[in-house]
Amino acid sequence: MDRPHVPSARSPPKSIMAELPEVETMRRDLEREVAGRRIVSTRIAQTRMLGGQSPEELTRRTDGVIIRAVSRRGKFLLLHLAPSDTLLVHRGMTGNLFLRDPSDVEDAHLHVGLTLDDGREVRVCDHRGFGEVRVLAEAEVDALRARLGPEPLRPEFTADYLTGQLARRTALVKALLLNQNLVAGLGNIYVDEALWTARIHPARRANTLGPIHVGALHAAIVDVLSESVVRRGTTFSDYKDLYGRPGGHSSFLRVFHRYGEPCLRCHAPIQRIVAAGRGSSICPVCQTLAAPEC
DNA sequence: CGCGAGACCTGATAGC
DNA sequence: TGCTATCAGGTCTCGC
Repeated sequence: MDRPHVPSARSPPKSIMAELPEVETMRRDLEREVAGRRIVSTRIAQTRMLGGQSPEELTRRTDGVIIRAVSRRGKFLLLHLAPSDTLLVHRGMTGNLFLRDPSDVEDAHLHVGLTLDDGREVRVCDHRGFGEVRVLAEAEVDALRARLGPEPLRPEFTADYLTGQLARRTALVKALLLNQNLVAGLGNIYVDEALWTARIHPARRANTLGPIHVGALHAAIVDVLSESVVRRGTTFSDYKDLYGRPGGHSSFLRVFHRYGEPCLRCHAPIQRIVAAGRGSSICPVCQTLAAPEC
């Protein structure tokens, strides 16, 4: 089922692509802007993203409390409230957080708004509602942290770890890299970027990769994510950061969505295929199933 | 338990 | 011009 398709002339998706670099950028901005502030009121415009939590419970646990700090685990943004609750925000695919002034016009597709003690409002907006906004107790945060795989930009994510995980799995390498329980924070953009960098075809079976390739893949994941964090993430289509500004990594993408454009290494046209059920950007010359040494 | 397909959701767009 | 089918994709659920 992984046969190449005709290169797509479609426009880039209107997706937000909130992967690790974009969520980390959001975390840093939020930490600077809202840590130490008090939430004076919470308004809930839509309940779809609450994950079954009632609006009353959410409001009860957020109103009047201080935001102590903002952290991140994988693609999850965690606003640590006083004394011990945590407001979890997952942006799904199209979710956005904005920091607005009272005079700003209402945002379309608002789900939850947190008015701070300085008058500004953190707004969680998502036209599709794939994301999540929910208050967690300490034990639930611990469970989330434990469930997810290692943070790829921390020392615990080693080449040995990745080798061990991939060696005993028969799934496609792309499917495993997208699995948050194996490594937390990768999504479609950075998986494709890392696989291209390491010259690995996304439909390779994980257990067919040798140590050299896994080593290259590990290094590529770390490099690609680190570079994008420095550039404040990738803007794709209408993605904006907390201040409505685009990220800086878009023009540095090596393969993602460059369909028909020349490979930066060998100049062969970049192709679109489907692997692990996801649109995937590959160089058909550098990334092959048959000749992994290419 | 591992794997992979399908569901969820809505806006943009291609094609008729 | 207007309608419809298709696609995008993070994560969860379910069947094998």
